[in-house]
Amino acid sequence: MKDWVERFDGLNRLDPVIKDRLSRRGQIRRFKAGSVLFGPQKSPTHLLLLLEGTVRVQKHSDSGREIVLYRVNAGDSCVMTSACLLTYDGGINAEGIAETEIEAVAIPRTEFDELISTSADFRNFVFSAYSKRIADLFFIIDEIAFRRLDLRLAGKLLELAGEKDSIKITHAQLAAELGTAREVVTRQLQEFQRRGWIALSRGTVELTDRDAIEDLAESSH
Amino acid sequence: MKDWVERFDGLNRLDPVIKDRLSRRGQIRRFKAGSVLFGPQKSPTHLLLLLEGTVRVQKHSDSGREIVLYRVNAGDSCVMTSACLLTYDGGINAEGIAETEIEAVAIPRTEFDELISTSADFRNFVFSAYSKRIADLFFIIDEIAFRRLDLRLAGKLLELAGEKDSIKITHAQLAAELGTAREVVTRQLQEFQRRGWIALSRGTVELTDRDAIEDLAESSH
DNA sequence: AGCGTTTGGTGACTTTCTCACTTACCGGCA
DNA sequence: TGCCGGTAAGTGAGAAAGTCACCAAACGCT
Repeated sequence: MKDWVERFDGLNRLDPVIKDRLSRRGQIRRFKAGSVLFGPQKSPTHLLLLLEGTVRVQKHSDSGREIVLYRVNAGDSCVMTSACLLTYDGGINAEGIAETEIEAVAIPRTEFDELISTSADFRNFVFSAYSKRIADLFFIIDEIAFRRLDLRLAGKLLELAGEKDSIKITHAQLAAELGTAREVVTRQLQEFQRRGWIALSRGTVELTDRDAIEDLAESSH
Repeated sequence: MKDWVERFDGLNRLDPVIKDRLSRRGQIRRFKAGSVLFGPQKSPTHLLLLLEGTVRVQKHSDSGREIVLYRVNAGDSCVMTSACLLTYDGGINAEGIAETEIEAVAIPRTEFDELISTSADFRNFVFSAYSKRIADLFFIIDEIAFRRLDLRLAGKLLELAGEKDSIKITHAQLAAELGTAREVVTRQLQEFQRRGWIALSRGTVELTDRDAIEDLAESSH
């Protein structure tokens, strides 16, 4: 288990001394699916690097609704808002939730500071992650503001399905993913079903005509 | 002019040695209003700290429309996407435009690296700026997804007016600020005018009943 | 088998967006 | 001074999305 560092592209080419240090000082932790890793109540004290599983970062608006901002996947750009929050004291308005059971390395703030100051590569790793995040947010803004809902829904279904053809999700959750209202999602899904692209049942969406969905998702107009 | 460092809250309490160094290595630059400071074509090579003026960061969507993401004000959290872009090579999809004539300090990348590694305070300064930006983006997403347009328009008018009662802006620009279509803004402005809250003329909006606008902007429903 | 909780479905209505034009205004310049 | 091109604003009609206020079906417990 000492070699978790290897799993991160950005960390792998660090100086061996640094890598060793990371291995020693990072504590491996596990969380159950559904755990709240950080949130308005729970300001993070460590930098978390994801080894296994995915974390969903979402925000609930003042109007009581929720919207999914992005996901952090294992190995993938794994610096979470954690890092962001290490320094920002303006209060957190988003929360990170374990979507699956997860395994992560927690790096204490002091150690994080040390690393940032000693290793240019590590700095690069962290800044890239931040930038990636900002780019994600730019993208979401664009989508919400300008893209038609049916296209976005089609894309989201494909994204959530991954390899499989069946998605376990409720309409309400899908609405949060897209930043819209549940009824709107319900009606749109019905339309897809009517066209024979999907099959609906309580809590699941079955993709029955992937090609058609892909066509729609990729069309601009 | 050596004392520009003093103008930044976050920099002011740096170690004198560092401050001195910043003063010496940062080059003061001026740009005319309308200059493009960075963008898809023009990847920034320096960290820019704003001394005077404001910079608008916007993105044009694939659908050809534009949306204003945030502004950077002098003195205020001044680390721009620049910093973000120093390390991210995934291409830039946003651009920074001088809204007014601006004066800024340009810090070369190498120097930036040096500072980040030697000064914890500087690091903090940079990370806070990043985090502030991310918080801004969260806020925008929330607004676009969930808040009614009339409320947002009212708020935006107040924001853009500042102390004054007159705003020089076109409907199309307002639409970009709000991430919506020009026609929608036109109609909403007309409604405000009908209620006697504003007076419209080509290229300007005059606030005639600030209180009413404030009431609307603050109401949630 | 009964019951409370989720989840999904629906109609009616409002708000926002889109499209395709038209009209008004402003700054040259012939 | 009046014409002209370009930018800004206004409009009607119709589609898409969001809201409200319910109802109904499915599920997971005792």
